[in-house]
Amino acid sequence: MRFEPVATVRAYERVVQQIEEAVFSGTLKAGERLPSERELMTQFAVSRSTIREALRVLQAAGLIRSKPGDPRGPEVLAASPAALHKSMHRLTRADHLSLAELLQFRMALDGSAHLLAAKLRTEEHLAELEAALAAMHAGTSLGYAEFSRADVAFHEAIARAAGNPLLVVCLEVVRGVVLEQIEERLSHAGDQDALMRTWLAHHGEVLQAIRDADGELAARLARRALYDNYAEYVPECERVLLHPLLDI
Amino acid sequence: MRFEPVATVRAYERVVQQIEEAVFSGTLKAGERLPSERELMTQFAVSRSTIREALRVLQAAGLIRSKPGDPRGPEVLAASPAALHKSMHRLTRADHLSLAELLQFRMALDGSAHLLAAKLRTEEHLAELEAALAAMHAGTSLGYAEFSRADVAFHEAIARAAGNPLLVVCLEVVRGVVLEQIEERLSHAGDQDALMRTWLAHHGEVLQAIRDADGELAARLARRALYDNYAEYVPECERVLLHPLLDI
DNA sequence: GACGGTATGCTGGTCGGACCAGTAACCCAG
DNA sequence: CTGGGTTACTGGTCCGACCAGCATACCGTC
Repeated sequence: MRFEPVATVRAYERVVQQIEEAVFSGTLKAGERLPSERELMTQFAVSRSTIREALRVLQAAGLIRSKPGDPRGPEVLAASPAALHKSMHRLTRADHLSLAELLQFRMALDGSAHLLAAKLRTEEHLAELEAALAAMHAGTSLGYAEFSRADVAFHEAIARAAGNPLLVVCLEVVRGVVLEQIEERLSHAGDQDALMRTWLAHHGEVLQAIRDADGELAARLARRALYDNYAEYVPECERVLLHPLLDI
Repeated sequence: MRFEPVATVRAYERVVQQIEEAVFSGTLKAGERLPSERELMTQFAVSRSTIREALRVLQAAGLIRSKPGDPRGPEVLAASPAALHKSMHRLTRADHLSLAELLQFRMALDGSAHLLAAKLRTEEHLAELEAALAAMHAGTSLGYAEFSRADVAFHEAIARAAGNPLLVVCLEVVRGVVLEQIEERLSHAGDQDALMRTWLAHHGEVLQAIRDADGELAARLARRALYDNYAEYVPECERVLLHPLLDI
């Protein structure tokens, strides 16, 4: 005979569980309101501090949002990958990952994203991609900041065409972290004009491959572009980690 | 001239930010202790309620853990994918992540992991993989639970051979979430014996490919195995999402 | 001197009450 | 019908209190 370990469940945790369950089961839909803290306090028969700690947890998880002074109470939010984004971001920051590992991960994911985008894209996606590319063209004359914004839009359009929200979130996060690591070195890069032209040419090739539904080519182009542009910031001895992703 | 939107930052949020920053920057390492709530309250010059709400948020994010009565104060935790797992789990429950998308993501990641493992593996990794496979062999006669444990060990060994911690974490998380979604249907599956034999054969092939440093083959085998074993749980109309990852 | 139990001072968890700035809805004057 | 002020209640923050639980230092026993 075996005994179960006794788990002391905090009061606020039980409040979290109940509200969470109500949200997931659909009893509480997005946009609806929770009772006020003082009302919840009587319903759960706990103090306001306990209620507030529970609400903080739910808020951190992205399930609710509360605005001071609003007589309608805390709002139930629609499910969004924001919380996923945040925990992913925390993990990448806390893990002290090397740039090589981040790039390796990004090359793997970006390759898959481009492959899927090429195979699954619709006409709407193609139109969106073309619009993003045109915006990048226009952005070249408006300075690097504007160009960079358009570049992000292009990447997001690819991720959307791939159609996988997990892929989108992970790519977005790791992209941000990579940029964080090299941005100071990047701003020192001399010829921003040449940089913009390089990216523009690459995105043009990628778009053509996606239009042709040539997933393998799009994936290879994407991985190669990441390597060509970022490998210089990776210590030489670690670059070998990236090579297996280039040969395929 | 443009004005910035004024963001009212709550007191507890600033506490969270400061502690978070200390953890990420390495000032606070895993295993170390935070000052007690009453001490933090004087350091941050806020009330204990505010401190507690901040600690709740950090705890929900998996950065700290506090045990009642411990005079050493709240403990700083090592980075763990638990929070990532939870937010992904929540998203799947809220129906924003279908099994097809999870599998698609897992096929992409697992393929890359196998590719990297085949290209970067050392002799130690090979030995570890062989040991894991032997454990699976032994596990077949000890029931499905034991076999499953050995199976996980094999997957982890592959991820370790690939050498990318982000890949490891993401695979681990998405693997868990996939199993959650199908476990009730899985336990009803009749012939567990045949299932175990199938996996055993597949892992043998994969190991051979990795030994031969044939990354493309290992990746293809991994993606194919995932599809063969899990696609039946995906609604037919969504299976097309997985096909582009099989053709490469 | 080595050991086991106890006392102590702290911890986190919970409670209740209080005040403030802010919001949304309502109502009334125009 | 509109606009502006009133009002009731919201969430954010603070304070003080009590409890059970943990580590440690202390102390008496052997």
